[in-house]
Amino acid sequence: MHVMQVNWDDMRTVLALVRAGTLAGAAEVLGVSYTTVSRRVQRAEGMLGHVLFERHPEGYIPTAEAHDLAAAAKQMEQQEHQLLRQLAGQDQSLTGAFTLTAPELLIQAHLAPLLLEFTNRYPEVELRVKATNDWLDLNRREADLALRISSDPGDTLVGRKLTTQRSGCFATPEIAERAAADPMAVLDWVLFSEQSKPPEAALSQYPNARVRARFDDMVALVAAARVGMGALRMPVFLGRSTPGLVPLPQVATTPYAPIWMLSHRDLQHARKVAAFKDLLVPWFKQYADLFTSL
Amino acid sequence: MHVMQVNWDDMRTVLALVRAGTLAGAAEVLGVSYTTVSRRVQRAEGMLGHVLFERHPEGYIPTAEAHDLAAAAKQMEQQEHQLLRQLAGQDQSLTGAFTLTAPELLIQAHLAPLLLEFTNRYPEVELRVKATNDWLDLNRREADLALRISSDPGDTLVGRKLTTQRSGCFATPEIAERAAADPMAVLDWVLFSEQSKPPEAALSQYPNARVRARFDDMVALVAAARVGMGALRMPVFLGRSTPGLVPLPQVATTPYAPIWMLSHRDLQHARKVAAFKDLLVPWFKQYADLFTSL
DNA sequence: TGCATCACATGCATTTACGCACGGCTCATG
DNA sequence: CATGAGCCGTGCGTAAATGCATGTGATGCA
Repeated sequence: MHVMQVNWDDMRTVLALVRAGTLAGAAEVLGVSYTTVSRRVQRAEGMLGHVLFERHPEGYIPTAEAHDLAAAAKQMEQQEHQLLRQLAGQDQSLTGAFTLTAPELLIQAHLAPLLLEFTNRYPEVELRVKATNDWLDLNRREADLALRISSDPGDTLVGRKLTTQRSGCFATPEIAERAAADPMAVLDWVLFSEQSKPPEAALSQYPNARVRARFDDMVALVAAARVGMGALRMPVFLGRSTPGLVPLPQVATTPYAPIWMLSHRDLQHARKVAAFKDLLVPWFKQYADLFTSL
Repeated sequence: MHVMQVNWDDMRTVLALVRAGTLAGAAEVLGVSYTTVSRRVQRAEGMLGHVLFERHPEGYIPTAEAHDLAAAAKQMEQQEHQLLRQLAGQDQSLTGAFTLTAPELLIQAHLAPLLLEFTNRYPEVELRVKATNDWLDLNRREADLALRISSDPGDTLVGRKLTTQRSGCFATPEIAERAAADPMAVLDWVLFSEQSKPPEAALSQYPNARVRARFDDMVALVAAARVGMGALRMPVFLGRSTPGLVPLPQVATTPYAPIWMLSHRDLQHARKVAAFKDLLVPWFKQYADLFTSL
């Protein structure tokens, strides 16, 4: 009746569907059409002789069997990721893909020349940059090396602190001058979404703060500050390198999360990773003051 | 976010090829043509950017990368097998496939009526019998339940000893009578390939033994004995149930490997497995003397 | 030295899997 | 009650994967 043999890629498909909940979602992840996901699931069910999902208008609901299958597939996925890391980690060539992830504003402010230098020095390496604040999964090898602004880089990855950081408060010269002239006047602010109010270091000097807007994106926040919507707090490296913004007078810097350079243990000795590290470390040592003082 | 991905079935194919050494061998295992194996390997090499095999006239020689890949695929395979056992182990239905493996002569001699009883009692179960002396891999679910004649059933499987056994010496009535009439006359023997000489219990009574032939197959051996090629040693259950053979007079029985009923731990509580066990155990209890005395 | 065998590559026909377009269904919204 | 957005099933044409047949080189044997 049932030849108990499962197609491994069907297992991977079932895992994606259990995770996503809908055919379209799983298809997106897998890079195929949802029609294909549907048919692979049907085939898997036929092979196993078990119903794996309840079809509902809201989506596919996994049965207990599907959860078992997904658990196995998850382990298989781990094996795949480990293998890919292992192969990349043993790669001592200076050719082929190398993927870096870093916050986009860090790249914009300072990293771009370093990237240029890297590509000049190693023209055979195909550099891929993922500029995002999202923490990509280095276990899945979504990147080979990550630069992260964080006080807690976790303990699953290996790396080092490239520099500590401090933050300052910045605004357009007009706003800065007005505030300096009359510290008790109303001072407009734009905040990053997490912050509830302007920093104490600024409030003590300019107590009449008015929050004009909150942004969930740093690029947009900076743009708002540059058109004079208000003052803002940001790491000093950003403030110093943003044209049209100056430090608020009489406001001291405050601590900020440091910058970490991280890679997976399996990849730390891969030649391309090491080569990029060898470029990063001296640069941050030389220009540390860009990140720590106004 | 897209990462470098490998087709999982290509990984399975590489594993098969590492194991088999040749395209044709791997294809045989996978149930595809060797052309397909060749192309899947090429695709995997393209995906990974590594050469996985050295093509030689004698076959495919795996590189270090291929061994890494095979190791990962082996783990994945383990997950698959565990899943299949798990799903089967949870199956509390009395429908669908149930696979039994047992020595063919045990089935021929006694088990056949039990199989009939089982299919009568559970007509929805599709019984599959693998009659072989080979030890099928119950981890891979090549069978759900195994009957094995062995003094060392191993410790990876769970089960119980159904009965102890003793062996006796048998021959055609003509040979048996001639031997009884003149114990010092030459007595012909046919041996199972492992045995170097007839059993001591027989030699002490009939010292003039002549080995006529050795066989690597029990069925063939019995056939030879039945046409009078010589006496032979075999478990008493076989001797008693083989028409045309009688015990050699004045030869005592000797110990023989017991019969074990074994299943994988994951399957021991599956309903179909339990149902078959419930048939086996009382039967062997009732007819134990068939296996222990002449 | 033929001749058979084994292992693999290549070209071609066929089967299989896939993506796309269409339609049905449900649910939230105006 | 109409409408649009999700989400899924089905049919159809196309693209990819597969199997089969054929050819090549290496090896073993009479």
